[in-house]
Amino acid sequence: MGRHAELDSNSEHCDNRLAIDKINQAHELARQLRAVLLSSSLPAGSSAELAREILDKLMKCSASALSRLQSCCCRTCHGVGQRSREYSSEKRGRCTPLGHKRRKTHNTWCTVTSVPYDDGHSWRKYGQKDINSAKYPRSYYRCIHRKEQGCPATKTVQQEDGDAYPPQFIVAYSMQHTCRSMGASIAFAMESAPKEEASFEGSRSSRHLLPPPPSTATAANQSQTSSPSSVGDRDDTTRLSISELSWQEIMNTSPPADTWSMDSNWETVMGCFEFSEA
DNA sequence: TTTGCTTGACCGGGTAC
DNA sequence: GTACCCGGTCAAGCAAA
Repeated sequence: MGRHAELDSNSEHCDNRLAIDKINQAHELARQLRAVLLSSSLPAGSSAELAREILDKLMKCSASALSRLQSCCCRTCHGVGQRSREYSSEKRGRCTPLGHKRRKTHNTWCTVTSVPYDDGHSWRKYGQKDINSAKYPRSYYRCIHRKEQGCPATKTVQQEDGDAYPPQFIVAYSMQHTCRSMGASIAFAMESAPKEEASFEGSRSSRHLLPPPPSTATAANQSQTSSPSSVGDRDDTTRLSISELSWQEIMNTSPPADTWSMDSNWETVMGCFEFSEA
C-alpha cells in the first residue's frame, strides 16, 4: 500500500535513471573496448578502428549521462535514504525476483552486460540456483583467489528475461577484491566503482540500475572464461557495427597477462565511470 | 590425478502474520 | 514473537583435462 506510493515517488527520478542507463551503456562499451584492445587475433588496423568506434560511443554515453545528472538535482535517486522496503512491493532481494531474503545488502552492486564473464577477474563457480519467479537460474561465482588470498569477492550472474540478442546478463558483484591478481590491477574501475561508498546498500542502487530481473544463466558454464556473447544491443547507443563473428573472436581471445598494464588512456576512459555512484 | 562444475541439502536473514 | 520463505553457501559426486 504505502509501498506503492513510495515507488511512485521514485519514478520522479527517471531522469537519473536514464542517466544511469547511459552510464551502464558506457560501462558496457568500455568492456567491449577492453576486449578489442586485448585482442591480438585481429589485424592491427581493424582493432584500432573498432576501438575508435567504441570510444566515440563511450564518450557520447558519458556526456549524455553527465548532462542528465547535472540537470537533475534529485538527491535520493541513488541510494541515500532509500530503504529496502521501498522496493519490496515489486521484487525484493538483490537484483532478484520476489523473495524474502536479501542477505548481502552491503558492498553489492549490479551491472548489465552482454559479457558477464569478462571483467578482468578470475571466478570460480560454486553454485547455481533457480530463483523464484525468475525464468533462468542464477549462477554464483567467487574469486578464484579466495583460498590462497582470502579474497571475499563474489558475483552472481543471471541472464535477463527476454529475447534480446545478444542476451543481456545481470551481474551482481559483492564485496571488493582484496586479491592481487592480473585482473585485479585493472580490476576495473568499473567493477570497483562502488569503492568505499559502495557501502550504500548496493542492492538498492542496483534496483535503480536494473529492471526487475527475471533472469538466467545459460552462461553459467563458462565461469572464468570469456563469454561467447557479443556486442550489447540494448539500444542505438550500444549497438555497434561490429560483426558477431568478430566479437566471437574478440571475446574468445584470452587476454595475455602483460597486456593488462594500465596506461593513462585506459585510466582516462575508466575515469568516466567514477561519477556513476555519486 | 587434479581441477572445476553440478546439484541437492542446509543455513539463516528477511518477511508475513 | 514466531513460522515460513527462499537466497546464498556448502560439499559430495561427477566429468573433463
